[in-house]
Amino acid sequence: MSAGRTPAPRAKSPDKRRVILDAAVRVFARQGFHACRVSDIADEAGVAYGLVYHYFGSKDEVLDTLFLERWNVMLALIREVDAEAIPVRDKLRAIASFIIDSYRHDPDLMKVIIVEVTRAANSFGQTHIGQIREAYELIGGIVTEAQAEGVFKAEIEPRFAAMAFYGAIEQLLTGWIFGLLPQGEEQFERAKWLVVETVCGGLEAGAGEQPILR
Amino acid sequence: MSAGRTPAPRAKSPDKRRVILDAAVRVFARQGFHACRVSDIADEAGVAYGLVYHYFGSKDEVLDTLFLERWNVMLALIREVDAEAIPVRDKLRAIASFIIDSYRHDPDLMKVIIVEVTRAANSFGQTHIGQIREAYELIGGIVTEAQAEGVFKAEIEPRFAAMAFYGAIEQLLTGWIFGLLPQGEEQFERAKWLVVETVCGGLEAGAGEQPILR
Amino acid sequence: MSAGRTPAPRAKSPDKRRVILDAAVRVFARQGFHACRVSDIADEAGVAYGLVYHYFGSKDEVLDTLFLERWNVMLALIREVDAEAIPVRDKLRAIASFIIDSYRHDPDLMKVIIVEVTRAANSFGQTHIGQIREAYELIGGIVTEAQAEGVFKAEIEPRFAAMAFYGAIEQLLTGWIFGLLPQGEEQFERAKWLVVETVCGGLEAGAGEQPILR
Amino acid sequence: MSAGRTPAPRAKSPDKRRVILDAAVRVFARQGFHACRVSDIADEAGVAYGLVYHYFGSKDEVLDTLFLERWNVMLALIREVDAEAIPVRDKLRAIASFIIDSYRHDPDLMKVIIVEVTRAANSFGQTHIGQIREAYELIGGIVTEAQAEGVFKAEIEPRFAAMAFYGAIEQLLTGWIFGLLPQGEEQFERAKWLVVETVCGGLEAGAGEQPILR
DNA sequence: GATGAATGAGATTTCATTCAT
DNA sequence: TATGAATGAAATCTCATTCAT
Repeated sequence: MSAGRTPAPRAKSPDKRRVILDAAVRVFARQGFHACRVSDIADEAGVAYGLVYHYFGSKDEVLDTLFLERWNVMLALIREVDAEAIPVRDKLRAIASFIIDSYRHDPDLMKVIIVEVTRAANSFGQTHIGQIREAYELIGGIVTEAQAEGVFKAEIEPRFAAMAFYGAIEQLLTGWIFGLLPQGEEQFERAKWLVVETVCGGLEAGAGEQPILR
Repeated sequence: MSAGRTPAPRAKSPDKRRVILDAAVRVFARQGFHACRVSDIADEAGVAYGLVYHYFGSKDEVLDTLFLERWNVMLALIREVDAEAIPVRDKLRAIASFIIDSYRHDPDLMKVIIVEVTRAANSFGQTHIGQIREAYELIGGIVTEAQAEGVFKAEIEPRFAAMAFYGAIEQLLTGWIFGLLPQGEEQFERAKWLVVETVCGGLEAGAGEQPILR
Repeated sequence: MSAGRTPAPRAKSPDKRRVILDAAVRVFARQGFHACRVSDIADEAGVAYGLVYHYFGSKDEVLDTLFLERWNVMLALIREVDAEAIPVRDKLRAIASFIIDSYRHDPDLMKVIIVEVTRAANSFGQTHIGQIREAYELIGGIVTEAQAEGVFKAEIEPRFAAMAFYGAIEQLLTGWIFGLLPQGEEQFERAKWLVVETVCGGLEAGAGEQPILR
Repeated sequence: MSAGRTPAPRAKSPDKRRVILDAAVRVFARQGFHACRVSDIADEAGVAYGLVYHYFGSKDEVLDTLFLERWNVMLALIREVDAEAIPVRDKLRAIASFIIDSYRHDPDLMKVIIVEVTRAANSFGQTHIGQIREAYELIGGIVTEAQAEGVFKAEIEPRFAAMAFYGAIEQLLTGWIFGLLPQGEEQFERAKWLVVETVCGGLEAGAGEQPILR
């Protein structure tokens, strides 16, 4: 999961802008966006107060940048997956994997995105509603397609199905973030399978099962 | 869905405390907890500034009260449902119904609970982690039981299943809150069925279906 | 040292006004005038909030009352002593005794008077400047007289001498109030002698001493 | 009486920190610590509101700084004097002189120290009890020594004597602060002699006198 | 007399943002 | 680029005082 870093405009110093961004992730994750001060970010980054404002127009812009950087990578991934000629299950599995891997690689960043943006209906969630909607719609499109092919039941509206799928994943991350679910390589891998199995095959015992060996 | 209101110790004035609480719900929902001032609540309630502090120790306490009042009703409902001798599907359906009905009856309150508490990992979510965990565990217990009875697949950990189920519901509410999903009586009723059908029967076409007529 | 209580207008209930006044002394002494709230006084007195305002026009008035009640008793004592035909030393000794006994009988009240009034140059000290000045002048008068009689040196201005004398006493109380000097019956008695001996006879060894046996 | 100012690390701007401190002295003296607002200090200093908080953590800290700055200079002076091989009278005279000169040079600062700290048993007096006690003990030590040398009477406890001495001085300042005693160069000089003469030689006419010519 | 809910002015403190260097 | 002093608009919370009962 290579981050969305621009190819370093000039190979000069340790790229203070990036340093600030990375520091912001840690600070936002630790204290929350509202509870932290711009100076906390500067301190964490080891730079002067005003430098944050040299690179970013405001505190908000720092979070905006962080969110978009990552969210766009996810949108690209979903589009890519969507274009492939593979079974739905594999598509959904790829998406779940990407999100869970994102958390594995940078739990702080995903925590910030989920806690401060994705559900923040009155602040950043509203600002980025377009990007967020895009993800849901892309997933919804995959469901629609699967229904057309007869692989998915037709009576479940794609939009609702997409929300249920994405919501299940986000809730797993929430469980990890809150320390309510056990974490670890094994857990992450298992979670990928579980969420797809649950949403596609259902929790009920019966013919729906696919004896996947992982 | 009888609210957690105490039977009004004295029927004198319009119970200012309740008036403030109800006003707070509207204000928190409209502007968000952080973006609103205590005076906004007082204004909305039509009372003087200081009265908010007469009844509540702080702005935080207002939200705490709101959350606990409702969340405890939900916990009671889940426990009640859990005790009944009915099929798992019915139990999960009852829970989904309760949450969705809660949103139908008071969308502002549910918005506040989800946006400001349930996912607010650095603030109120942390404060009420115990109550929140309780809900997940109760649902997890229902899954465990269903697995013991052979109704649910054994290979999906109950805790993960519970999170997926609850996450799917909360995401539907989030969709309504953000205006991404259509709302209305019909939609709410359908959503109850959808979420249970998705999680229990799975999205995939096949034997898992229960041709429920609703 | 009977307090300046009015002869109880009606012998009815436990005289709430007095109860409030006594409670205020304890609260002012414990927390300081500024740090305590009117409700603290009411709580300490075991009466309702508003009753304080039934008897007193304001929080200030409570302290004013407390101060005047006691200070006037002291002024009366000084005048009385002044009128007697006894040696200066005995007069000063009587005054020192009265103040120290006042502290012995009600340390809280004296603490309040000294801390909140006597040195509070910008608040109550200013309000009661007249009463306070009166005390200093009466003492100054005693010194003047002693000088006229040739008992006291003539080159020390009476006003300065009066301040030194009163200041020495008040500082002893301050030492007790701050817990810097040991307290107790014996200490109090000794203090009465010490302060007079110091100011009249001086600290220096020599002929000035009066081998008083106490 | 060189103030406790650090030698100005950088001579750049008019050292806003110092400007604020000096302004605070004037404001505290004029209105009293409790009756003034932080904005009054800022206004008096001609700086923005927030700058006070840039340099000081709180309103309290401003007063703490003011007190300690000056009090420590006094403690140093007393220690210095104590170490010299001069008569007690000269030692006490030096201390009285220092305090009175402090008032002469900056009456506002001494007013603040006496009114807001030295007698404020429930607030700042308590905070700085250690520093305050130190002064009394040093003076007490001087008395003890004088007694050992036979210069001072042995039957007056040093601690009490120290309090009487310091209290007499502080009361003179209080007299000036309240406008009860005449001020002026001549008065200040005379006061230095008076207080020492009173406490050492006593008010009584007789052998105790030292015909000092000043 | 007695109660305590209700009022609202005002104080401290915070902190995003600007800007001179 | 980089710094951090300086700004000042808010926001929370306190609490003396009022007043209907």
